[in-house]
Amino acid sequence: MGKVAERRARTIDAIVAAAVDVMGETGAAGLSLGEVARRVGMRTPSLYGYFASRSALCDEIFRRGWMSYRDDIVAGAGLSPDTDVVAFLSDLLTAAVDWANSHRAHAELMFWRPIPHWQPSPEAFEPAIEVLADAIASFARAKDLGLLRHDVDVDEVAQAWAVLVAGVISQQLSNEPGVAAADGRASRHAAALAAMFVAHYGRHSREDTP
Amino acid sequence: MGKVAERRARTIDAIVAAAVDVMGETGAAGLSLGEVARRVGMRTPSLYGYFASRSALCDEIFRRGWMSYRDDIVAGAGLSPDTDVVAFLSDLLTAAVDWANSHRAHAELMFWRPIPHWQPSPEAFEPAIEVLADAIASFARAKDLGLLRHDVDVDEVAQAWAVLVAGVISQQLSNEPGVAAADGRASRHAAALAAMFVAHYGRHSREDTP
DNA sequence: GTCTATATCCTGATAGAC
DNA sequence: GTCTATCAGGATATAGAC
Repeated sequence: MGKVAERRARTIDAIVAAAVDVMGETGAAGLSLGEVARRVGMRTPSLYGYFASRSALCDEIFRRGWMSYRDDIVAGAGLSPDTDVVAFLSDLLTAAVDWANSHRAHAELMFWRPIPHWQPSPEAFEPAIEVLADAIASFARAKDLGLLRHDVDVDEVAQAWAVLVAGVISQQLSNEPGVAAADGRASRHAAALAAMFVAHYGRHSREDTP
Repeated sequence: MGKVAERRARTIDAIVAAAVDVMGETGAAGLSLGEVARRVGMRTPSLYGYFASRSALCDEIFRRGWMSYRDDIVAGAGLSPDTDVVAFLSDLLTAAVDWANSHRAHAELMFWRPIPHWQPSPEAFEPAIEVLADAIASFARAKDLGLLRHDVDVDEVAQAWAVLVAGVISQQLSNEPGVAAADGRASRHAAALAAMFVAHYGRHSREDTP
């Protein structure tokens, strides 16, 4: 990458960072290009040299959000035949809530639809699809390892899991922000949901009569 | 109620209805008082005779949303000792998604936080608290009827249920709207989630060893 | 009780000079 | 590559006439 391209990439990063800050403070719909420009030391029109429109900026934040979520949450998930599935999923859920708390702007765009007349473009959607595919693959591996019922439909399992994630993150974002998920109440909450999930889809379920 | 008060109440209803329409078309954050005034045949300043501010209008929609949700979803729920709990909860979940679909504006305000610098006032919150209390009471009754595990904490059960509701509604609202929940896919979805819920909290759970 | 008029400020976006 | 200048319009809210 040449020097100009590098400098350009840094500027783009700065713009995105400022936009994320504004969204974090006011809610995603409170994004204003004027405020973003002010924070990066530009005038509003200069932003258009880096982003075609306000929507394109939202697209980029959405895209980076899913990439960050994948790297921070999904990637570290290692399964082995003697994984404690309840503890594993409980930790995953807690991590997701913590992530949403510290990436409020991204999370709003990813799990809600807060901006009038904006929806993610197909290109911006790609990392999101990747995350879903990863989740399905993980559940399939868990099934192969004997951690899940032998007769489950992994697509159904992944969808149920997605509902749980969307539910806890939505509740977190719509309640006072910044309240850590790692305190006692939230941890027990996550553990209960994980236990519920495993009661139905886990190997020891009563439907599992070999 | 006197004639003037009646007329006033009708006008308020018309304003709220117009605001709900606008929000439904553009997303809750797209609410504009000018557009509302146009639709009810007023000028913008006249609205201030009925609502102190844009936020007050949001408050009222939020409040009416929870009241409508209570009347449409929670109220009809009759439990008897031989209720099929999975079917019961599956229907409840499907009804909640249908309700959110046909009350998009209310649902966005209730389950998300889409409007910059607005959060529901304590007074607007009252019906929401009522719904939660009703849910807890219902789960307590279900427990007494022997439909749930004898050792469950009803508060935990209600919270887990709230996560499921928030999850399915969030997913519905952030996907293309208007897609009915009653089609085959969504129904199976709801049934799977209800089965999961009952696997853990229902009477026949494996933890339930009298 | 509703209006006109206005205050004040912001928005996203474009054209073209430097 | 960033700026000034500007467009064309929007927003919420208030004051005061009718």
